[in-house]
Amino acid sequence: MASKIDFLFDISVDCVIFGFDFVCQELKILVIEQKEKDRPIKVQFALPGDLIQSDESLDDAAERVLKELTNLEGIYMKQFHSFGAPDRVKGLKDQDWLRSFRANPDARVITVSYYSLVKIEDFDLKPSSFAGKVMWIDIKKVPNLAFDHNLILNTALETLRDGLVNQNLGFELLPEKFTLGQIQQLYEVVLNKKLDKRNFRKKLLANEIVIPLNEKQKGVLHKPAQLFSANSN
Amino acid sequence: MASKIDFLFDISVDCVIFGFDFVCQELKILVIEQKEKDRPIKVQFALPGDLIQSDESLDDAAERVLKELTNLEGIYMKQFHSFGAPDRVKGLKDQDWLRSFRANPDARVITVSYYSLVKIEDFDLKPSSFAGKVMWIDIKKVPNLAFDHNLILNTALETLRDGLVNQNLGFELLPEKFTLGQIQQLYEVVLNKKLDKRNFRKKLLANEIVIPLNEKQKGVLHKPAQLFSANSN
DNA sequence: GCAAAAGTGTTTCCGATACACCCATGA
DNA sequence: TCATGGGTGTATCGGAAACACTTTTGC
Repeated sequence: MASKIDFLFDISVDCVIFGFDFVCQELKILVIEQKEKDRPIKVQFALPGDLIQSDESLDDAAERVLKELTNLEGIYMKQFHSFGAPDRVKGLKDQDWLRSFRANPDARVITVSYYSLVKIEDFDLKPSSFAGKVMWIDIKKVPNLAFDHNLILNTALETLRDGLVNQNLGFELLPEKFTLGQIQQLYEVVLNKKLDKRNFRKKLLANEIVIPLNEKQKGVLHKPAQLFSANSN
Repeated sequence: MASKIDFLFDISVDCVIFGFDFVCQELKILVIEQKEKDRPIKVQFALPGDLIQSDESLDDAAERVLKELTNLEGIYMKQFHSFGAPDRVKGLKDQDWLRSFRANPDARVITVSYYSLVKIEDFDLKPSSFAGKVMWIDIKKVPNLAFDHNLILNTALETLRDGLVNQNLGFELLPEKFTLGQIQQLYEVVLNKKLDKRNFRKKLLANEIVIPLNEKQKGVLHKPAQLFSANSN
């Protein structure tokens, strides 16, 4: 039986974790350093991802990867596309790394990709089991990534924008409490354009996308804002 | 090296081919009969799909499956979701079939799913290499399918509807020549609601979704309609 | 001449946009 | 008192929806 198989596939999940930094007002993504065991000089960045394990679903695998890197659970992640070009892990730049980390470095790897949007302050990054460092990088300064990860990232960004404008969004993607000003900043950075404050607020309230809490912002040096949370109905 | 692997994955593509039957005005899907080699009595239906081969991309695999079943090429198919629940091929009803067709019947199978929308008349169905018969069944009369194929189908249908209303559609999905009435029928059946003729035409023309041809319908027992084709720009 | 679908305009409604000033707070 | 972002209303525009009759053909 097994002799009928003359090639192997690995299956992975890759996660595009968009993080919004409310302080710098920047959209960032979470990347890991791919450091080779014995030659820690050559460093390259990659999206967090891992092979899926024998008994976990795709969604579970994505959640596990996120938790291993950030210790955060319960973040909603959405599957958006699978990538499987035959040569997607065959680049010279990627082979060394594969050889030191994978049982089958020559196997084709099909990856199922997920994205999420989170508030950077919520995160406590920690080195993962399978990578050197974990870090946020500004979406505008993304270097060449491993494998086809730049393609995956761009596809994720389109999907995220589409979600925001068509409000299919996954408001699960948002932090639990926020001011409308913060959300507007988020929209403006992700969509890369300025929005009108009054219209923005009207729309979110009219569509009951957010619900007001009995709580106000504190410790800010201006009029404290009403806090809202996402309406999950 | 290989000893690190204690489980196997197979990767497949599954195709949800929606076919619109302009005569009966019905939306159908293409299914294959899963007939076991030695016990041709127990018959079950499944979406067309196949394991992907060592050197083909996911898109190529989907195209190959479609061609093997229908001999049609160049139909646009869109990837929409991947399914990988650990038990998705473990049902009793599915194991017999797997045992007679797969090198690794116990392997988990991750499937990358595609959908497309075609005109039924364009098709010349033929028995495939990996199935008994190929046939169209009415979307309203879909039986229990193999594996998790009912789930895949439902997800595809939602995606198709979403595509039509947001006109992200893949008008690549449509036949080469059509009347506006036919397209409207198609929309009505897929969306399962009645649309206003004048508004429908206005919208398609205003958005330059279709372009008129110098040609009219023939042999119909009413006023012949202008023919259009999709605007691919 | 009749059955059957094609083709055509206008009005109404609603959501999207544009736009400028006062308010509450901490320093 | 001032700097900072929070908070608010109205008029206009444009696309979506509602709506009914005439036209062309084959029989």
